[in-house]
Amino acid sequence: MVDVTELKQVARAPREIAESPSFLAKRIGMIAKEKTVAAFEEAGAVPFAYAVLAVLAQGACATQATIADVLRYDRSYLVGLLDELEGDGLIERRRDVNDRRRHVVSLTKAGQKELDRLRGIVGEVDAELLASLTGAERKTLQGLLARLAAAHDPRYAS
Amino acid sequence: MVDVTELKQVARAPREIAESPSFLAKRIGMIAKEKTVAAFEEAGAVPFAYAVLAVLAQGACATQATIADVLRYDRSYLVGLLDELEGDGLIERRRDVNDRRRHVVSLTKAGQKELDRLRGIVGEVDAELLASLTGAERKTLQGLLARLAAAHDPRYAS
DNA sequence: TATTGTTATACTCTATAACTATA
DNA sequence: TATAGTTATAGAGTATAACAATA
Repeated sequence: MVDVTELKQVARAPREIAESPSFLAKRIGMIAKEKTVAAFEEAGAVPFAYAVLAVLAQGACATQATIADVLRYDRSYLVGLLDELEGDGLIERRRDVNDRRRHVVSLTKAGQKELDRLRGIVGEVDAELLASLTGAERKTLQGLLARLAAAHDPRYAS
Repeated sequence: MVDVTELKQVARAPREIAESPSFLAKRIGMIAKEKTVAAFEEAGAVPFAYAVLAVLAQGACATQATIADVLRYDRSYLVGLLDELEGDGLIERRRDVNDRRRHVVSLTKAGQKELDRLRGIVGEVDAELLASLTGAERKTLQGLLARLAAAHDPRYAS
């Protein structure tokens, strides 16, 4: 038995904000980020690990500068992330024999295996995020988001 | 005359990231945020000002706690924001006569005028964000985003 | 002189804890 | 004792500046 008058009313966002595409995009993006961080943490991983491993999996050989450019991280910021991944045995850093300033970064076998595992987590997050949509609606949304990303960020050009 | 071989090739995001709805949502959300911040800065304003003023415009009278709940800010974080808005003469804080612990926050005339101005900026950002879509596509996207927001955040329930 | 990776530092945004005045 | 607002502090994430090795 609950006294309804004591149920705290949920505060509502202003309609003009709840209807603005840019505010909605920011909110959905934050929800996606929160879900991603939570899912990776539960799996004993960190989101940036997936991103770095995915970059290494698609490109032949990568220097730290190219990885940083793809992920839009500062090169100095990437150093610590790679240190962590290297410490876990997921990546390797070797000097480029043609240009000894460069490090050639590559996936280890353990890194490839970890990437496969993390892909499963990303799939679960995607499914959970879009759970309230039909299959057709999910395709539509994905297509529209991909077009917007391509329009505003050359890294997402198709 | 440009030597094409010197044009730096744009680094491409891994396909599995560029196709993931959650990663796309995060990216679009960040783009929306960057555009919003830039547009407000150019107009001599800050994004949180619009959000706070919009909350005050829709609700009758608001205490600081309710404003913080709607915007999901910590109450202590909100204090400094309101200080700034009050310093600019956009809002007023008065003691609640029925409960002297509370501040009743309300829009001033200048605040209402500023809100009208900022609404124009939000409209421009929305238009710019969706510029590459048709009118029908914009409506579709807005509807899908609104449904996702409602599904994951009670403040956006319809 | 310019570039790659590195280290150290600073800044922004937000979360936490402790305090006051009221209830 | 509990709550509203406030102050001060701490943390995560990222950006900036300076540096050594190499080109």
